[in-house]
Amino acid sequence: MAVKGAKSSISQRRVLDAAARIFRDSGYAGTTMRAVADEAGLQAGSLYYHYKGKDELISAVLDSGVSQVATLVKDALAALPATATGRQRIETAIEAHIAAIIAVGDYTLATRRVFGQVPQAIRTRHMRLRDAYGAFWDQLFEDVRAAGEMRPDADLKLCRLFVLGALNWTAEWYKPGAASIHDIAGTFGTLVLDGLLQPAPQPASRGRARAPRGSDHALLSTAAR
Amino acid sequence: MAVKGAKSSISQRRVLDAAARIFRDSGYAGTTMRAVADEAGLQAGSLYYHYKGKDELISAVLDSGVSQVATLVKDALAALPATATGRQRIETAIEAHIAAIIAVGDYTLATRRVFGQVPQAIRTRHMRLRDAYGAFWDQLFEDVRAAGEMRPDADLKLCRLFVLGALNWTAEWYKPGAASIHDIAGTFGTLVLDGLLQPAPQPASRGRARAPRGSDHALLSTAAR
DNA sequence: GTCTATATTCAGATAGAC
DNA sequence: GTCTATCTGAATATAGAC
Repeated sequence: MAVKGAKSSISQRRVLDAAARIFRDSGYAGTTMRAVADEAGLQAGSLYYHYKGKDELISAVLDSGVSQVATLVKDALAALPATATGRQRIETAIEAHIAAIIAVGDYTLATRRVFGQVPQAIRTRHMRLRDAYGAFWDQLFEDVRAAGEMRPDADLKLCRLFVLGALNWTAEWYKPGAASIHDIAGTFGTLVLDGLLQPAPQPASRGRARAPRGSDHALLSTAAR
Repeated sequence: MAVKGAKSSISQRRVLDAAARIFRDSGYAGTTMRAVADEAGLQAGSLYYHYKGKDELISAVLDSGVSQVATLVKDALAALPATATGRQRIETAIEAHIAAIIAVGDYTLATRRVFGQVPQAIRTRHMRLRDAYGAFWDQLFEDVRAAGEMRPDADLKLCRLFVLGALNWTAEWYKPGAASIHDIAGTFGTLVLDGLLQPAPQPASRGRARAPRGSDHALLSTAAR
């Protein structure tokens, strides 16, 4: 498994961080033990004291990435007051997820890029972790719908895939200098919750237009916290 | 460049299709000329008659993928009547994009997975194509906003990144047996255009609620937080 | 724990026969 | 156009010194 418990634990972590960066840049096959060792300030042979080989290394990177993100997002939601609205819960989850994947960007980008290339056995085992995190979002959406805040006709499974796909993509283009995580989350939250179009009545295009109505929507502030 | 014009052109294409599949499954470094040759029904050495080497091969896969998608989406939009609403145009673009990336799935998945790993020079050159396609979507969004159909406050650049990120992700999980492309596009279109939440007034979560445009009601809940 | 070897395997690319 | 054969470099992983 990913965690070995014993061993030095600090060298262990240094090697894992280095591996995440190299896997991110070079992919699975492109990552050499030499490059990881260099990045960690070691010689190639020394890695084998900490990890049995390349496969155990990538496995640890994969699992560590999701676990960290899942923990950060769940903690953020748990910190909300019990009275939080569905809107607030989803907004919080969106911002926490973006913040998390950027905080552990080396791991999430590495995962994204190598996932299709790692050996089946590793991928299958890792998928359990990912699916559990997806189920967490499914539950969040279903709770909000059960509370009556959500359009009742949406296919929530598809919506979750859509939202997480978009959120994960942020790690690819986010640059510290540009839009802040808070602003990005605000824009995405409004898009996901309220949509792009004017809520004012529009001519319906074909069947699926919802009944328009002149309601007002909350405008997510883009002001700094 | 990717296109050589001369040569056999049919073998050329067979090799390119094979390369897309292998790059998709094995990543950049993990793809061997031998594997591509196998997939194409050739011997390794024979590939070098069609492409100068691995780099020219990945370059061709990259460019061919975006080009095909861009063409399909632009054609779909061009086929709309001039009277089409912004909603219809965005819905059409969404469905066409999803259909396109699935139709050329080997290429788009390969691109997604190897992009971070190809040599800088190739990546930089290829980015011009991708950026041009992104600009096409930016223009679409801006046109719809200029027509007054869109919420005026959205950051359209961010929204475009969000939407394309989510759409591209569909190629990763789409399975022919499950939801149809049309249904997926319908769900995504509604999510992007109308949002997940009930259009009825909801308590604002943070920031201030937007001033109501219409004058037909005054139920403006105070910004709770 | 980390080092310096080194064995073994396999990659990209070329040369020249057919 | 496609083949076989081969050069050359580099990767994983191991062994054993420190």
